[in-house]
Amino acid sequence: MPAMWATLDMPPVRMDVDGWLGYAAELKADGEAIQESLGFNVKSQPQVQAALRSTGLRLRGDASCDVNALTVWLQEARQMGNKKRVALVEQIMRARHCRDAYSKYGAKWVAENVEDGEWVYPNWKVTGAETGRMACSDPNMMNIPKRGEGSVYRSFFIASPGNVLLVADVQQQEPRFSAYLSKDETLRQEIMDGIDLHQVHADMFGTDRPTGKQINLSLNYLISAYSLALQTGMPVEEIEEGIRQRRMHYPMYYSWMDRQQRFAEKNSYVTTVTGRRVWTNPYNFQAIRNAVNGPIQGSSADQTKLALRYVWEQCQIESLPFAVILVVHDEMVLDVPRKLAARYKKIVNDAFQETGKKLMPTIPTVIDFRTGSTWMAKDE
DNA sequence: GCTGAATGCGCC
DNA sequence: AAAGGGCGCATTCAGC
Repeated sequence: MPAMWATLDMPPVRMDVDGWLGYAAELKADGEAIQESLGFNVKSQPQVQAALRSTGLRLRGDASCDVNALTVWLQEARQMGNKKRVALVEQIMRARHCRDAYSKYGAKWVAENVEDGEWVYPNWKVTGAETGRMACSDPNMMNIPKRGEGSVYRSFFIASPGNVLLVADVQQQEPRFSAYLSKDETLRQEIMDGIDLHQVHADMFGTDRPTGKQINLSLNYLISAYSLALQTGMPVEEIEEGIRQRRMHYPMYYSWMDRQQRFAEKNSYVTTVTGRRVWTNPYNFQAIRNAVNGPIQGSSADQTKLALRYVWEQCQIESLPFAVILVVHDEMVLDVPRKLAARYKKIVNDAFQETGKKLMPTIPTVIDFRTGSTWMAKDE
């Protein structure tokens, strides 16, 4: 079937199929064992509702049973000392994680996506998202588990014989564009000083760092105070107070967000740092959020794609094979001969530095590099 | 038995 | 009262 999207030819990804299948089998066994002991289908919303009701929890017929809702009920049950409900919710979550990690990435994944015993050829789309982000399918290499159940899968994506995987991550790509676009001096200074933004939020909201991180990431997507309170377990008044503090802490960032929203209301689009338009649908109640997210996510995508082009061109100039095998928004993975790793590293770093200087001249770009035999590379 | 919507969840 | 931005994919469920 002809591609409907502009696609990008990238070299295939090598994988250790035996290791992958062994791990998948463990997850399958774990998931089935818990599922068996529970006696109902943890993926069925009505069945999960019924199980929770049997512990005395009152639920509406359309009550969501996703991980956010389960987390809230788990906290409540702990506070009430309802051990039965605590155990039930924990089992449901664990079984779901195991089942998902198997059903999405188990034997079926291998059968459908691996060629010649060890090669994967993902379908890369240059403009997969409205914001200009790339997308990937068949298989989607952008959402392979990284933490929790399923995280070990990453260790079965391996370098070609004699090669290493070179992993490059852009540090805080989206916050940097937020600072640049809004000209918020406080945010810019915090980034320049290498301050931990999640800890800043923890202090601002009077909570611990994990919660501060959750708050920071969520607020960047304009979550409501009500939802954030529900999700963090904090009182909504404290969240509202924290947001007031945040508005005062980053005044230019907030006024920029307001301006973006007004611009989108009037024009039905916003622009990224390259001037590229991201269209916003005024009839969608999310338009307000898209107006802010479009320039930030879109500008980050601009940088990554321009950097990717730079890498391709530089490889041509140096007569090196184009070695980028994965692009995950702010991350690039290259499969390179060990002896050429330093050269490729310089090319990738230059690519992001050059595009960073062009797209956000007042903000430095920092790239973290890792090298190793698998995608879970930790060293360097 | 098939199809599409709804639900849920992995990553950034 | 409640609504967290962008994707792709598996399972469940309702309707035919």
